[in-house]
Amino acid sequence: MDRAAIDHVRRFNRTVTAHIGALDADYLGRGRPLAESRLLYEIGRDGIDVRELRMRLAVDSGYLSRLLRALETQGFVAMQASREDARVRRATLTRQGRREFDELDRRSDAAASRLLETLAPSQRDRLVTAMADVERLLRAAAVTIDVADPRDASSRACIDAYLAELAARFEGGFDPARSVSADPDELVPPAGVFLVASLTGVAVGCGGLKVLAPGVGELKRMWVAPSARGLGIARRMIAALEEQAVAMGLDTLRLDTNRRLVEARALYLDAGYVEIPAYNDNRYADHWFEKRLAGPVRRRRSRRL
Amino acid sequence: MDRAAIDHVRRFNRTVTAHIGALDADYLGRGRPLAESRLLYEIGRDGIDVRELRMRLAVDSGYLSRLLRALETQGFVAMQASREDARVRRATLTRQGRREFDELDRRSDAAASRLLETLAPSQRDRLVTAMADVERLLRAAAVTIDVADPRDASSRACIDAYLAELAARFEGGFDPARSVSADPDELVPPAGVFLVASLTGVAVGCGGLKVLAPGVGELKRMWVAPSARGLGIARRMIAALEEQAVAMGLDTLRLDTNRRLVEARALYLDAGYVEIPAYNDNRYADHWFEKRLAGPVRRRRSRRL
DNA sequence: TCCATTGACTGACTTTAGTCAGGCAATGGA
DNA sequence: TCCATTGCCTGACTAAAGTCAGTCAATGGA
Repeated sequence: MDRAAIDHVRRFNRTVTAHIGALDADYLGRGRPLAESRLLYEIGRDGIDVRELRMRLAVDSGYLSRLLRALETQGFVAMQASREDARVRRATLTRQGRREFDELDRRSDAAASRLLETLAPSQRDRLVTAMADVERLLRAAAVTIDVADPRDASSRACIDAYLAELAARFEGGFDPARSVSADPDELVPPAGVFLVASLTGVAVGCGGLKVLAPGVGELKRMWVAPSARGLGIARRMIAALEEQAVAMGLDTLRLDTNRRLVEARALYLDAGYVEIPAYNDNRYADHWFEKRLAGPVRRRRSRRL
Repeated sequence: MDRAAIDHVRRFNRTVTAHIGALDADYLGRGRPLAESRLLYEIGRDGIDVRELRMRLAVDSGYLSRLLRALETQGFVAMQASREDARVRRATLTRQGRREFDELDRRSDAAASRLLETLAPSQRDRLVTAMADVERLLRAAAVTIDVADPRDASSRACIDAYLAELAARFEGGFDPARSVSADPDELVPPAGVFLVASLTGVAVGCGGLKVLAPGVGELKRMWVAPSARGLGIARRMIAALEEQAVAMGLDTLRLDTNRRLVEARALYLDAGYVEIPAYNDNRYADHWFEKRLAGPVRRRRSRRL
């Protein structure tokens, strides 16, 4: 890795740590431990389930419980059992809590505003642009791709979103039953595999691989959530599926796609897939692609999983 | 302030806090509290005075003392009295400490590298560029401009650097004695004022204001350290000096400059100064400028101090 | 020579953050 | 109806971080 690039990242970290520290101090300005303020903020105007909080903040269950108790005795938070599942507890802000939330919000705004006001307008614009870039790319780097069971709730949610999108984009809609099948059971080893891309615990994309014949696999259910597009997730998903394919002993991958999915076609071409004659009679397919995978010899520096 | 800009800053803070937290956890990988690792890192290969450490980390004297003691008993740090002032203590790394330092350094490199490797090369370049921008602009925003005594050590250092630069850049050098005077005593109220720009406690620029006649002042000793140029410090220094001038009851500011200082001329023009005939016989001056300041009515939103 | 100041250290705290082992109640499938 | 699982809570900790008053030695100017 490039020495200068690494230095830049490290310098950035140092500068930003100091700067963020200053913002944290602002939170503390409310005479309350940082963790409590963050909690108040995460609960937000709509309230939140405790389990969701635990996920987001990645904090010990006992610790979280105590923090919530503290906010409750201070009168900022009210706890109640969830409607659907009485084991799940839901935290909501009381009126007083909402007032405190608004105050935090105001202070965060003020801190951000103060930072920007120090700068000349042109510098300000550049800072905002650069910050947006950094934020977007850090989010991209934080995406992980893992094998998942296609029957899981989050997998199903991805697949459903994918199917809904096809229905919306194809001329004349889309009926999965009339297309080539890719049932969840077909995307589980040894018949196939299913990968989910997650960003801070939330599924933001998926991709499936289905064995067609000995040595030959097919990519299915390639999808990225609109909120997470432009982060290079699809590209990484393809690379990850190819890695899975190699591990499963496949040497050829195929896929079909619809003419309306222009970005998808560009993506496959860019990833080294070449257009071939129809290899199936999928009524929704207009283009068919294939890629021969590198043999059992793994490339040393696999380009980003 | 622009709502969207503020939102960007806040989103940036949230994303980056999570990301930086991950890096911090890496420091912790050495089985040592974060503060100790940071300390080890700040002491660095060359050692450092304890008072300098206290400044940089903004930490309680007692706490720092204890942290140093801990590193000392672990054999990483050696303490000795400073040569010049036996009250000042100096911390240096032992051989073992240097080894530990190198290890931290390696880990920081690895963490930065890991982050970059997740991304596609084009994304990587954009991230590095954007990080460099953010870092530079945050540094710019962290610069403070305050009134200082021109006889202080850090003020003197700025003035000396300024004079040295003139000597290097003017054709035929520069001899202050043969130019218009601006002795430290002339830059102290009520005869004048002297401002120093500081970045994390280090002086990175200066500017003086000397009363020439009732209502008329002259800008002197405008200088920004090469390491801090391009941050808009000179612009802010002028604005701050003008504010001082107004507070001192001046309504006109003048200045002279040498034809070799091209950037300076552009800067003054941009700040609203207009070229006028020579108002003095400074042998080093080729251009003379003047600006009429807004009257006693202070503008409501003073553009960045 | 005196003495206020500076710089660091010590003792005696408090607060915040975090961990871990259990416990109890709700849930959902066998 | 049983029972493993899930979700949250409590008690009992530890470690890290930070604070504050007071001490002591070196320093530099009156």
